[in-house]
Amino acid sequence: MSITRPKGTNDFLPSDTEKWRYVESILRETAAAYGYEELRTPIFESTDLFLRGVGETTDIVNKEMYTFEDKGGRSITLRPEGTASAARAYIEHKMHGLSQPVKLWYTGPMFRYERPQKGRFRQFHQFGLEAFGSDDPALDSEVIAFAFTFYSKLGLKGLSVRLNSVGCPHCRQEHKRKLQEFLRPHLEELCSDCRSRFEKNPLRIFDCKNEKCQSLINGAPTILECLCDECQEHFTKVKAYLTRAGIPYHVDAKLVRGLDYYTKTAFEILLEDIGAQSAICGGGRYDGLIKEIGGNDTCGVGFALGMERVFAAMESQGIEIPAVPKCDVFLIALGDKAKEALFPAAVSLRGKGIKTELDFLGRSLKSQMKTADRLGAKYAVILGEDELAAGKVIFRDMSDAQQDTISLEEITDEVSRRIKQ
RNA sequence: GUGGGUGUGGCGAAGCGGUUAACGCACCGGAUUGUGGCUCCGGCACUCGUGGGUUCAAAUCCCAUCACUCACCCCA
Repeated sequence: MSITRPKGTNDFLPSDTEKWRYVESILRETAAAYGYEELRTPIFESTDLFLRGVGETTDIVNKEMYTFEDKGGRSITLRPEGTASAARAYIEHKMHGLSQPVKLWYTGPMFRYERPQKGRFRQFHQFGLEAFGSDDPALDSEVIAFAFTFYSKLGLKGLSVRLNSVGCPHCRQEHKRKLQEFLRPHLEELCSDCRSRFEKNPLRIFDCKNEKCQSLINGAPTILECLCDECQEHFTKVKAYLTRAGIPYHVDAKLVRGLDYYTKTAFEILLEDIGAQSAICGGGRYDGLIKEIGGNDTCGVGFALGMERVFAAMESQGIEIPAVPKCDVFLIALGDKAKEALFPAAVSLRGKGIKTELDFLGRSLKSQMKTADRLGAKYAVILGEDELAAGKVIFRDMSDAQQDTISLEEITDEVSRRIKQ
């Protein structure tokens, strides 16, 4: 029996990693344009960070964390998301002392113990960004605009932004109360899932797939109807900024976020054609988080996108990444003597940054030509018995089959000169 | 945790009870002897996820098991 990788994990082969680098380069470009700087945090953190940061009632904490005790008896958890770590780093490095807002981005693997399916893995990868230290609604809109800019640069189409405000803790308390009041007479008619949601998180009942529950909740007060003046004004401004920037969105009062730390703005961007896991990114404001995990009362807003889902979206929309040439010159040696003569040339050409390949299987000239062709080599250098004796090599242009003879000693200079012209 | 689907060579995919398990792609080699992209020819599977069972006979039927996959829950 051979050993295979754990469930819900992936190997990314060269054809995949090429796409990753491309997408990451666009993300870095966009981050630079928006003024966000890179943050790298550990892949594991103290379990407490997530208990307090993500919230003890969330599914992530209750059933999805990879938690273990290390040899020092500390409870450690592989990070299930990035915001808590970023917030922790903000506090730990006293970034409140920097000019605000502090705008950071990160990317890397996240871990959640779930049954894998399309667009969902146990080790998955997120890119995320966080802006700490300002409650300006323009910053909420900036975060959404960032995602929008990124997707347009990538060429993705058909995205829809769902936007909501989940209010502050006061609005939420008020809403929860009104919602429970509204539903209480029909409590017995709700499905079993929703009956348990009723106490914990009645907002979730809006999401239930059960038609009966849907009809019961139809007409129930939404969070938007319960916003306090401050939250209402904030939401209005967020929408206004988006509209002015020409970013389309639609308000969905039923949008709920699964992590406890969200306040006010909540949004996600959906793309229907990548399966059931259609949320390609999600985020919002979390004004209570930093204080919750032990910092000063500091605002924050951010979002995270799922890399694997971005790739699925690119796949379904047929988005190709720009082709990068894999080989500039293929050195064809016929026989060991020729290979010995060509090997140092390969090393020095590569030292000049020229993509140089040669054969390691003792193949025929014809086969080596085929390989050179397949690699997309622009030139081939051929060294056989006759050339070796004469101290020359054949320099062949693969595109038009023109070839001439150059000196063996000057091969590096000559080839690099011709390639660069 | 719950439910559905699938499991044949590197990949895709026929075969669904009966002699040596199609085909396509990829890969390797060759087409009068040192030259590519097209075409043609040839090569590449002690074997149908694994373990039992039924049968004269199973990749084909049954059971179990594992893996993968999709969906629910929830989320990126």
